[in-house]
Amino acid sequence: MVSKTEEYALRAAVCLARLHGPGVVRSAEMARATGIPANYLSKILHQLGREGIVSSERGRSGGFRLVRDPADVTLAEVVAPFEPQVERNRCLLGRPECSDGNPCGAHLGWKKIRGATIDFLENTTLYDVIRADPDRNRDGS
Amino acid sequence: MVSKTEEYALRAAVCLARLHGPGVVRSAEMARATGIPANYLSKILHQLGREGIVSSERGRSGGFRLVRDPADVTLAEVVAPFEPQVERNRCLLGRPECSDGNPCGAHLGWKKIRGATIDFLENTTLYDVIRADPDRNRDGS
DNA sequence: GGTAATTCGGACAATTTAGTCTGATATGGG
DNA sequence: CCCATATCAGACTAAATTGTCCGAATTACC
Repeated sequence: MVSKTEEYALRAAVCLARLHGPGVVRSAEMARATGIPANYLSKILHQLGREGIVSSERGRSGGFRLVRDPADVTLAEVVAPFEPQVERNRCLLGRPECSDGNPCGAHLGWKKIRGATIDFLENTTLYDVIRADPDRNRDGS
Repeated sequence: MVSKTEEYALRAAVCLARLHGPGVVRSAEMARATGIPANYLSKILHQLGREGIVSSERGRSGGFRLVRDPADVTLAEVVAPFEPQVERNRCLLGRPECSDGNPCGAHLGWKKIRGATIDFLENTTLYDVIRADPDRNRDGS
């Protein structure tokens, strides 16, 4: 339903949101806390950097930080860079054209589900997640 | 959201449902009508055969047919053999445990969407699809 | 019985996704 | 200045998914 890379991006962003503050978080620390392979995480963070979701400090006391407040970052934004662009709203039955005017037999039902998913991702912020998460007070170790 | 193989299985099943009758449909004909690579389709049909969704006749006038009436076959049944078993309801944030009693911050919203998807697949039959599909009277070529 | 047309079924190849490794670059502190 | 410790970035490897190929088994028709 959601690729592993997208899941990793969400985990990383939630982790950063939890530790959000004036300082930066080291990527190795995030890897430990989230269980994401360290080198792969670094790739994902770098991509999120290019998209303007996170920023980084280099050098000895470097690390990553969210650019905006967690309450201003939606899950959709975090996931977007890792979605295969083309296939966004393709027909469940693989028809080349499948629209409201020219729908396949599953169009209506499938559209509802796709809509609900997008709606959820676009209207849930990182803050919403950490607020609702009982893990927020536990240590990652 | 749904793998290509699962999409192919649905297309193939819908195709068989459209042509449902006493006889069988040749796999090469289905490949032409659906646009699925012929050899790959044959693999998928074979798998659907093992699952008891379709049956086949071998030899010169052989082919495939739905075992049950299209109105008795749900989309969930068609897709099921091609789902990666393990990951059925995994947490959006990748937590090892994520249940109603011990939910992650995204649990509730994500559960709704997953539920709606499963509900749709389980309560939509092949007949529902071909009844609603304007393509049902067109020739596949 | 032979031949053509079909499914059966696995081996193989290509593509995409996931993950690893290595070196370059930057920064703070002795 | 030099070294330890970060990020940065791309090349490389591994695994999963998708797609191809080919030979064997089966059946209808001549």
